[in-house]
Amino acid sequence: MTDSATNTLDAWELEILDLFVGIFETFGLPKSTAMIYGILYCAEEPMLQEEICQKLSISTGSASQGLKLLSTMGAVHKQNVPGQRQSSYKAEYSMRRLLAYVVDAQLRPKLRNGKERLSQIQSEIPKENTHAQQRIHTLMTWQKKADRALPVISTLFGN
Amino acid sequence: MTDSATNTLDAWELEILDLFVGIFETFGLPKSTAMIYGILYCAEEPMLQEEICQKLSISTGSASQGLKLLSTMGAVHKQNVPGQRQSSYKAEYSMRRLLAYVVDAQLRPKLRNGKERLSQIQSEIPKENTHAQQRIHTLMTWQKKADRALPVISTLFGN
DNA sequence: TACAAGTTTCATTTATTTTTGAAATCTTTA
DNA sequence: TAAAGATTTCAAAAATAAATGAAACTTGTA
Repeated sequence: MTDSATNTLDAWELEILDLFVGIFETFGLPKSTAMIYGILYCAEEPMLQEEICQKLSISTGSASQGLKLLSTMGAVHKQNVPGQRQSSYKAEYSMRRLLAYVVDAQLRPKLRNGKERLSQIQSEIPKENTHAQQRIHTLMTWQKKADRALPVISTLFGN
Repeated sequence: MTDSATNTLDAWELEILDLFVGIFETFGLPKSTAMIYGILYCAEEPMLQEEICQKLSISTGSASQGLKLLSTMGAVHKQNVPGQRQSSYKAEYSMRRLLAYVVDAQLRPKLRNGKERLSQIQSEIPKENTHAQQRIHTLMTWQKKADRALPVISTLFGN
């Protein structure tokens, strides 16, 4: 039934890969990376990089880079089993933890950066230019709204 | 000071364009589209498509497609002034309304679609395959969490 | 209705992103 | 420490996405 010996995938696994490819696409992440997460999500046991390459028919480079990205995202975990040369990888299944990355590592830095740029721009506009001042001011209120909303968002998906 | 006669942009306008290009990039939207929104955001008066092409040095095709997308997003509004051949465009300044689009037109359909696909997949897996059933089940709980969270998100950015 | 202004469409070009795979690097063990 | 195994890096190739601009289409005007 399951076919862990050969390199073929079950129908339900293919469907789930598709699903993740779609989701990851929304965030602008490459297909190969989505598929790596997907196959690990489906797997019963942690997998080796080599197995991932085989099952998905992707290159060593793709696997290496994809796994690195997924690791820094906290979406997969690298385990070093003593007495085994290769590292093993398993998926993070907690939605809350996955979202924590998106919020903390992606959204927050962008917000902070935006805030700095806005102050910078504002300080460069003469007070007489009320139109420009008004526009910047509106953007700053957007900024503040986002600032207040972010922490609540993680909460919404909590366990 | 402002330079609406020629095609040059003020420093603060360039900065704001950059800012929007960055934000739009996060959502996988093209640079030209971001710039169109940016220039309309900065403008004191509604603009004609032709003026947008000139100010941004983009082609008619880009302007047309970008404006169409922004219109369906509700991010810009097309106004037809009687006695004027060309349509005018102005930016939507309300953050809440902008987010409403992202949530309603993008996120919700994807969620609904995901839900359908999951049920479909589940129905195709034999009950004996407990591993697969378990994985699908977890995804369905993700689904439900997202479902509950979505409506709250729009709220957070309300006026 | 014919003409002209304005806009959209879409095949082609250009730019960007992703993937590959072989060489370089790092790691383990004999 | 040498040799083999595992992983990473990165230049080049392939795939994808965005922008262009001329032709087709639409709409208003004489």
